[in-house]
Amino acid sequence: MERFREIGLKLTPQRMAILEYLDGNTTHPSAEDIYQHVRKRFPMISFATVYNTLEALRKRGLILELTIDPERKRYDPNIHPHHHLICLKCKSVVDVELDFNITVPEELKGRFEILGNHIEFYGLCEKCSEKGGESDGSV
Amino acid sequence: MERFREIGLKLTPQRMAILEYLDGNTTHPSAEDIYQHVRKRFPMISFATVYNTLEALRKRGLILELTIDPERKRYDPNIHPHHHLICLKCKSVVDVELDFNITVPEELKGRFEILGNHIEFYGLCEKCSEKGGESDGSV
DNA sequence: ACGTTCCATGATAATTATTCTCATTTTTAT
DNA sequence: ATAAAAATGAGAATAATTATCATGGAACGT
Repeated sequence: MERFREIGLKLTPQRMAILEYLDGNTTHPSAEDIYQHVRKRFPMISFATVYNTLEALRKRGLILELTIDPERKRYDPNIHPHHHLICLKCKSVVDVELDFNITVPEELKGRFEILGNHIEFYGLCEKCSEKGGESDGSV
Repeated sequence: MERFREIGLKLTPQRMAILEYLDGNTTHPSAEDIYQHVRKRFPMISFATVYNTLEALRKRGLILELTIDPERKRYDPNIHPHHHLICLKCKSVVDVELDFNITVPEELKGRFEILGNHIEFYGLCEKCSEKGGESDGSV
């Protein structure tokens, strides 16, 4: 928490509320989710503040912006390399903390400076699977 | 090409132009890219038609909608399982046709019906790497 | 505690990608 | 050729995100 001052971020109550919500959060919330949650304590908070804060955190590498959900950006406070699994039906995202030992051939490395990788698994979560859900094929 | 009638899609000139542009295309174009290209031959084509056509193709599994670019959806006529690599700077996307043999533990399979996976590699393409580009950390 | 500087906030406008509506036109099967 | 069904284009509508900017509040030095 104190880390924020050190990296040039002013610690405002709004930010603290956002940080607190994100800390240890594994639900991969969208900006809307965060807004709705923080609003309970800060009814006057604006979307701009949420987006500003998320962008500030992202730029400093303190959170990850996930592109796994085609509808909206999702945010992840877990910055250790890991993968994700998204339910095609309810769009829930869960962590996959496994090392798949992805190695690309030298040939490819020569043509592209690879900085990282991310696996997205898609399918149906337990709940949605039960209901016999037909997803429309979207990822 | 004839396949389209068979699957209940009427073959219009606009669609043919879109299909022709997509056929064998490995640039992973956005809707805008497709629109701009097809517009050369059909100046009166509308965005609605592009989106309609893409959605019709996607629903029938003839193209893939990629979520790899946070700015916009990208489309891929190559529906064989493969992976992608995105340049953080110029947002170009290239295919990675390699089998990484991703296997998830049974434990996970029990809790989630996994239908597929997709690896996104991110980094810098040759051109952007040369220019010594500092991407801002976004994926 | 105080004042100053600079950054953050919130209200709201603007932008961008995508979806929707609907009257008209085109395709396709007969 | 004709009718039924579906596609088109124009533009409105929606939704997520970004930008603008006047005001307010944190940080830091005194």
